[in-house]
Amino acid sequence: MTVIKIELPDGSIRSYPAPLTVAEVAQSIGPGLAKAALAGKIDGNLVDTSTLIEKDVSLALVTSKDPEGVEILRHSTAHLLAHAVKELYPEAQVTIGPVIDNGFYYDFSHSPPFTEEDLGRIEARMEEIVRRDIPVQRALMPRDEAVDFFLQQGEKYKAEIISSIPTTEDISLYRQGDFIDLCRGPHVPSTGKLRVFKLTHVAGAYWRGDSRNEMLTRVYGTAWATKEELEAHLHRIAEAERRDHRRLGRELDLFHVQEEAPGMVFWHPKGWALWQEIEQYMRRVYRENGYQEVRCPQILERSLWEKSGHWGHFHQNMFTTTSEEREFAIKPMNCPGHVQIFNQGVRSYRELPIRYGEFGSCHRNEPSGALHGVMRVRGFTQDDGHIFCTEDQIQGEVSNFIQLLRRVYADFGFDEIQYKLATRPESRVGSEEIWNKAEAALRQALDHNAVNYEELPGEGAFYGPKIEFHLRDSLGRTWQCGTIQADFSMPERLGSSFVAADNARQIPVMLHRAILGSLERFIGILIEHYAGALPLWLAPVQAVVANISESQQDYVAGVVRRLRAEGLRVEADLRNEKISYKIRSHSLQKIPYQLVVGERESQSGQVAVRVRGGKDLGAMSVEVLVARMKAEIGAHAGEPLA
RNA sequence: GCCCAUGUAGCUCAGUGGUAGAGCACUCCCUUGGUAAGGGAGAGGUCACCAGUUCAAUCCUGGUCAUGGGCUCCA
Repeated sequence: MTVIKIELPDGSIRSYPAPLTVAEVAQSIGPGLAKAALAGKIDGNLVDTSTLIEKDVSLALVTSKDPEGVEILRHSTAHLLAHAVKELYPEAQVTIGPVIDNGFYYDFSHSPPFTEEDLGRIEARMEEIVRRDIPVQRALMPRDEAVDFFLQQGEKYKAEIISSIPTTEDISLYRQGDFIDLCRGPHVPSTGKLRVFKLTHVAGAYWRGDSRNEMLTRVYGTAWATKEELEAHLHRIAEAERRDHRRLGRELDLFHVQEEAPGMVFWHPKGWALWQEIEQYMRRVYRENGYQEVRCPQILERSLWEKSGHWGHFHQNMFTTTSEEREFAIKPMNCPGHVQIFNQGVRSYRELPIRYGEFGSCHRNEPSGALHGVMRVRGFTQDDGHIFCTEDQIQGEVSNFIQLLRRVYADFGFDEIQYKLATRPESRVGSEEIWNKAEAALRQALDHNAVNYEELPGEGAFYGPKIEFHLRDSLGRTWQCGTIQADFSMPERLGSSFVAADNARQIPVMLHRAILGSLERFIGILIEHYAGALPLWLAPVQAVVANISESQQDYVAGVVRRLRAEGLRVEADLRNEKISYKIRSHSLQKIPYQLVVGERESQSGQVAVRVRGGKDLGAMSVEVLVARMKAEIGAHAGEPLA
């Protein structure tokens, strides 16, 4: 018998007679730990508690307190789900069941597909299997044997997965009772460890994510270490629902959509006030950063889209129309239009860079299933700009753009940005030299701004690499809004050129760039980020002036007039209601400032100020109030509600 | 586009094979009230749309459209 040394995370080293299992080590440390251990980590690799240790190692025991432990819980719960389904529906076929953020899913092939109503029954069976506390055992099998094994079981999807693994490798299987699944593991030692879970919903999902394949039934679930964490998770879901821009858009009277215009938005006066505040802000950004605003036709002839390449790559997403035998398309992008403006007259290198900006209205015939509120629509408006420049100017332009984008996001209350560099895809145009140069320029611009970025190899556009900017909202979700892309293709296709210093004709590089992306979607993000309580500068109604009783009506009207004259968006509330009723209704509308006027204020020429959140600032003069509000607006101040 | 679910008053939702209800919102009246809902009365719906079954359909069946959750795609 040999003795081995095991180093624990606290640095202590214990000696044991070898071999022994991870579980036995846990037992030797304490029965509590033995019970809590879900897996082990040997020299940094996650393993089952049944794993034999035969030599000197460092070992950490993984429990549900570790993030990895929670992942194992979720993964094992996915297996538990599959186990329950196979018991209830032996004819169902299992496929894959990975861990996702906050939970897991498992895809099944079953006809008819499972519905939400089946979930209760499945969940009950899962709980029963937990009570049986069945050991979960790992076994190895040669690959070819494993393929035969699953084919015999009638599990063609499993067999297909294994078939894609090299023949030389052994396959690990996990058995709990009669249920056997292919899995890398590790898993909890027994089903009794799985306590806190809930099946949440079902959805369709294509086998291997390919829309040409069979549609499977995906069952989603969530699992946590403790009941409290599960409750907190469900609470977060409820919170996201409370902030849903579709609900708030209706409640705050910002916009609506209706059946006759799927994927198109009707902007109400308040929603349009918000929109205009953003558009005017972005117009100022254009103006102050060397962009010239332009406006192009909505509808252009097919021949132009063929030249630009859109017809080939995009035409199933384009709305078309005809007039007098000619075929036209409603623009899905703004770039070809901007090139037409660039192409008027003869350009000199002295003019470059030329920057065009547009609030470009685009239409794309998105699949009906992709539509979602104002986040994903068929008619949308981009803060779209195109910079025509030389190759040598790319880096400077990109660098300036990154800085500009950060300032803009900060003004809207987004301070955390993720940067991603998408590089050359398999199918592309342009020489290696140009790609090298373009990618290097983008990389240098990122480095120059000292930002960390993730590389997305092969995810660039066919015409050039791009940087994606993802912002993080108050619920921790990320959204890709901004982008800048280097394009070496379209200017040539559409015949753009400029006269260089040596009098030769050269083709400019085109940078496609957007900061907000789609105005519609950005507004949706803002609404959810702020839970509808928009910062003062964006709030559709910035203040409401409410009277206590009828005799202050004229005074209220005067205050409203004065505030409006200062450019503030203000409304009067002269309704025949008690002040508490009025305050409640404006609080629900998330109005930043409520100005209450009774006999005292009308006598002293003041207003009583109540700010959003319920704080009472007491009475002040209109002048003082205006100064305060203007300072707040100028600072773009605003905090997302917790 | 694909899978599943849903569609009843402006909103949130009950409900039934015999042509429909609640709360809030809305209108009018009373009340003139000091910081998150004062009281009363009233009006409001071809039960998404189109077929079918039935003596009779909002309810059952089929189809269409839209919306929601996903998949694929994507700003």
